[in-house]
Amino acid sequence: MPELPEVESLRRYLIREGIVGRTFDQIVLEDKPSPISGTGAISRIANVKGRKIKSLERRGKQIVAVLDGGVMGLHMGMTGQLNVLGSDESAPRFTRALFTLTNDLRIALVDPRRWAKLQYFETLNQALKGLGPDALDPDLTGDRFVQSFRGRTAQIKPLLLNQSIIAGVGNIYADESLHRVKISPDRRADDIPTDSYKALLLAIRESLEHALAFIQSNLDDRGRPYIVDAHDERMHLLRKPGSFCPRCEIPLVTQKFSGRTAYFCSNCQK
DNA sequence: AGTACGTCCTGATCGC
DNA sequence: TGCGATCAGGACGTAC
Repeated sequence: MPELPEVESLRRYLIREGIVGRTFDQIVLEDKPSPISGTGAISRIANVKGRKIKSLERRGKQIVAVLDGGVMGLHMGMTGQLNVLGSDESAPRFTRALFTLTNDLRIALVDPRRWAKLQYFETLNQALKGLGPDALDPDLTGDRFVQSFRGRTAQIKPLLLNQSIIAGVGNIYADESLHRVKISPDRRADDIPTDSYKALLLAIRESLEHALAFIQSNLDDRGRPYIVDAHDERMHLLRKPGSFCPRCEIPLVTQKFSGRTAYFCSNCQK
């Protein structure tokens, strides 16, 4: 489900639960290929056993647990969630993997759709391979952002979802940001001026920071991040059929870009 | 290389 | 109430 704000909230939740400094005692996987994929993946994930978590980091939607020897990558896909279980709590429905850490701290990877991924890597670089700069990384300057779209003929919407260009932006916040800066999702990337790109980067960050602050102030009674849904009223753009542009008050239109639905205003977004 | 599209998987929701 | 069609916030492989 998650985009950057949800993943960052998940990372902070795990840190609050005290997973850093603990060791993986056991990992029980559901007997289906997911959430492990690829040849030899099961034997590789077994490498995390006995390893201590030195830190828990994130780039874009990818969580990385840096171990004392290797790195575990966690990606929640579209429906993945991690839940720390109470001492007599049994694993919930759709649990695909169950970790036991030092002192019997148990964490369930719950993922109805089985698109979450667990992977073991030798190095941090391998774990982050193919990911561009994190959307909130200050090293991603406006100029660098502009540069990454130079010579691109594709439409801006699918490019914003490309994690090798900017990591952490998903369908919701892409639409939200484009609306904020009045750029149409079908605009060709090489048709957008430099200044608009700089405004777009700011808008992306505002959307993400706003969402992160909202999630952090709405944790559930067990301290877990609230699962945001697409119709959440804190979004400017209400992603549902029949909703209206908050500026023009005319109905939003939808358009699919390689299978992903964009909501936008055909009047103010050019 | 860059772009466009199909596919992975399963639950929830909507219309008949 | 039941059932099929459609949709879902992600990412990757493939073909051009």
